[in-house]
Amino acid sequence: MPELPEVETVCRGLKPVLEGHRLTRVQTRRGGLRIPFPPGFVQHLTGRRVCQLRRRAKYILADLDNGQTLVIHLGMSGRLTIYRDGSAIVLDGVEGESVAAEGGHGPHDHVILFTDAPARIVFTDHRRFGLMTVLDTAHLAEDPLFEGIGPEPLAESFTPQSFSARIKGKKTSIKAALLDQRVVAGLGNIYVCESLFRAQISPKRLATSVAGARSEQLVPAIKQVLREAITAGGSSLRDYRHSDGKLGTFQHHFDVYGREGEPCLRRGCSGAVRRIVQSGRSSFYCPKCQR
DNA sequence: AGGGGGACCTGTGCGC
DNA sequence: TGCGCACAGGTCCCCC
Repeated sequence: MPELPEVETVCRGLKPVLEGHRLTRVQTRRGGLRIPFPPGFVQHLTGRRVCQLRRRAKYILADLDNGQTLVIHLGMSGRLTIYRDGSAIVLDGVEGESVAAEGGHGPHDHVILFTDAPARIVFTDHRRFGLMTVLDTAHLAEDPLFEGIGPEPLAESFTPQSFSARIKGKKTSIKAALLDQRVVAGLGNIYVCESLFRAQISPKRLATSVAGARSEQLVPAIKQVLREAITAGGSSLRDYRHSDGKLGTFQHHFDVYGREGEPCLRRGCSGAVRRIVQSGRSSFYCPKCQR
């Protein structure tokens, strides 16, 4: 799924049709996604104006004018398609070929938001690991969905010192620690692999051993990787906005993710990228230069 | 308490 | 062509 940079880009892409706009009609095509839609979901949203669109971790938050917030998570396969002015813009951030929602009528088109932009926004998610719900804005932080979620990695307060304090004593691998949303918010499998590569740290290393000196490498690497991906996402958004409604998707390039067996891209390193499985997920790394 | 493993879904690509 | 299996970017629950 979309990790932090993709969710950030989706959020930015949605702003023109959502922020400041009113939801004129809302349709659901099933009872829920990963979790059921709350009672009165459609009624809560209909007629409301979106005051602000923002992101927290991998969640998109649309604050409404009635003190509630529409919460959207794309899961692994969720995407949003904006239909406006006769064209379709797909927002998903997933590598590879992207296919438009079928106008809201496809078997995996689950929710449709009509706004006075005017635009139609279709939520498509064939695996249904995503979610959409409505929560009280003032109590978002205490909701089980957000309670315990860690710091935003791009916040200034996310520093080698604060990160070290959170992983100190952790006997788990640094890979697992970075995937744990309570340790740091928004990272997923790809950007964890990429950040560790950049910091030259093995995904197998014990988290506690990264506290201190190694986090001086890792924390800046995380910020750098995420910022570059957001920049790339932003430019791809611009690109397909200017195209004819044919959809684009982010053209990511990864240094290690998905490159099993290929040469390490670090200058002067003659290693090859290896894939291992850690807690059920693939880790890609160069055993020669990541220690 | 914290971590690993399975469950939740559907689709795709590969080897046989 | 068809079948079965492995795998996919996330999260949550259960059990140790």
